[in-house]
Amino acid sequence: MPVKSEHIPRATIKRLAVYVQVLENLIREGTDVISSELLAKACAVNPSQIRKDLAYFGEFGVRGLGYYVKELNTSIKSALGVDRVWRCALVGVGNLGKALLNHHEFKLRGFHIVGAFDCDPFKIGEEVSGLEVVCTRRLKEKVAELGIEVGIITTPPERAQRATGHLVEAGIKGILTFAPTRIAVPDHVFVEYVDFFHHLYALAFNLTLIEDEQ
Amino acid sequence: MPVKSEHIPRATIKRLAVYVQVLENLIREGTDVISSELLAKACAVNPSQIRKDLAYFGEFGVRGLGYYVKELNTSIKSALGVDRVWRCALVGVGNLGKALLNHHEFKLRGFHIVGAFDCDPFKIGEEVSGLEVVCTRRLKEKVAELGIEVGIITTPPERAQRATGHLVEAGIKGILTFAPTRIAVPDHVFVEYVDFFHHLYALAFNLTLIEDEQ
DNA sequence: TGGGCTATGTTAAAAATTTCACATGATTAG
DNA sequence: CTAATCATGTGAAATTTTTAACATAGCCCA
Ligand SMILES: NC(=O)c1ccc[n+]([C@@H]2O[C@H](COP(=O)([O-])OP(=O)(O)OC[C@H]3O[C@@H](n4cnc5c(N)ncnc54)[C@H](O)[C@@H]3O)[C@@H](O)[C@H]2O)c1
Ligand SMILES: NC(=O)c1ccc[n+]([C@@H]2O[C@H](COP(=O)([O-])OP(=O)(O)OC[C@H]3O[C@@H](n4cnc5c(N)ncnc54)[C@H](O)[C@@H]3O)[C@@H](O)[C@H]2O)c1
Repeated sequence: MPVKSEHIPRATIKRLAVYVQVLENLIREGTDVISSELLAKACAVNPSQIRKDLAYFGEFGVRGLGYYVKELNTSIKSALGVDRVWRCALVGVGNLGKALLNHHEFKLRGFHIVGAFDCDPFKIGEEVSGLEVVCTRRLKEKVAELGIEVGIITTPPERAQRATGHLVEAGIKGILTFAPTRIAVPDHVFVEYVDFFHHLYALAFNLTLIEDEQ
Repeated sequence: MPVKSEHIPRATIKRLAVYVQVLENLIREGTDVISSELLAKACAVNPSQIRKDLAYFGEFGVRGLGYYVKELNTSIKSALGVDRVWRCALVGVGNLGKALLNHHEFKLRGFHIVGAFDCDPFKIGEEVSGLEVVCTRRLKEKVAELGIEVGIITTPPERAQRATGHLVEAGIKGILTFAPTRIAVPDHVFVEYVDFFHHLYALAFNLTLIEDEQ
């Protein structure tokens, strides 16, 4: 999927992920065609926004009709680069790490966790979801061997920077971290933070606002 | 904490949550005072951005010096409405639900999960992390009894809308959902979506971009 | 105690993003 | 085959958000 335009807003990428989510539900429901207006309603955005977002990548609709759901879904996934398998390493096999290793949806969506790493000698060698837990020291070797491109950090926050160091050292260019702390990386490495307290804080703020109004 | 200005950008709220995260690390490290420049560096934002974000709520700094870390943290948390306890109900006591119920950080951050609900007769009555799992049918009654204001959805996606219905019916005004599907709510209800595939998609897109460039 | 320094708070400019409006082209019904 | 209809794709307008610039006010040292 060639990118038509130069810079694509970060917000557009976030929305494309939402469109995929909704489109896959529509596929399950058996909907063949959808207009930007209806899709927009389902995603809680403006219809023009959808058309503009898609225009960054090409023309996917049929004038006077709308979009073929399956086709559009495939096109967006291709644009996002998720029409392939991404091999991932998980660092920190604790409560959350184990839950993620057992979560089948990763594989379903093309993110294959092919390496599990921990620094706790008691955990090394243990098998979780069919994967042997390996010592973090061997990360670099394994990343090369398994062709890993994405790192997932599930260590405690005070260890997140160290885990990051290992991943960067191993040549990883993309990191998803669940540790509630900012991590420092070189310019060429992308980091995405998952922190649901940010969402809870946003909720609290909105709830406080409407309470104060009354 | 009185809001000085009328509308506050959503992006500002997201950043305030990041500032809190970084400030709490600084407190732990024993830093007393920080400038917007250094805080900005730690949060990977522009210094003006921080000052502008704070200006929506008041004046918290000392000219020529910077911000007292503890004081600023308290002020931001107050502005966000997280200087109090929020009572929460969790709906869907499966793998993820149990992990969250056992995650102590919720209580630490003022979000107390005081009710756990499921519709599976085999789960009802079971005890998880000191909470008895209650039938979803009794949600309304329990929400009133326990003064619950926030709902957390951890059901499978195809059940998320039903769970939403119960929560809205019970008078809940804020929902955090982990189910990878959009849910429909009345205007007065706020929803926050936690979906780390959105983050993985964003990573995949960025990684694909730089690969294509080479 | 006063002057130099420094980083805030704020106003103004710049940039980015969203929304509008409509010409265009495909579909479908007559 | 033609006309009416409809929803896309897009350029321009409006809005929002970010960044820059600077005057102001408090600290610190002489
Ligand atoms: N448990 C949850 O529900 C949950 C939810 C959201 C976020 N989180 C966050 O996820 C992270 C993990 O949480 P958890 O509950 O699984 O903690 P945990 O203590 O159960 O697991 C942490 C694991 O990381 C390993 N580890 C520590 N340092 C390491 C290093 N340098 N290299 C490799 N492995 C290392 C530990 O040995 C341990 O196995 C924390 O930052 C937490 O805040 C957890
Ligand atoms: N497991 C993970 O690591 C993980 C990670 C991210 C997101 N998720 C998402 O979180 C959700 C839950 O995942 P899970 O792995 O815990 O699934 P699960 O099947 O283990 O748990 C779902 C629970 O919801 C209950 N439930 C179903 N319908 C209900 C209803 N109407 N009212 C109340 N309870 C109901 C079920 O009885 C079950 O206990 C899913 O949407 C999943 O996609 C899971």
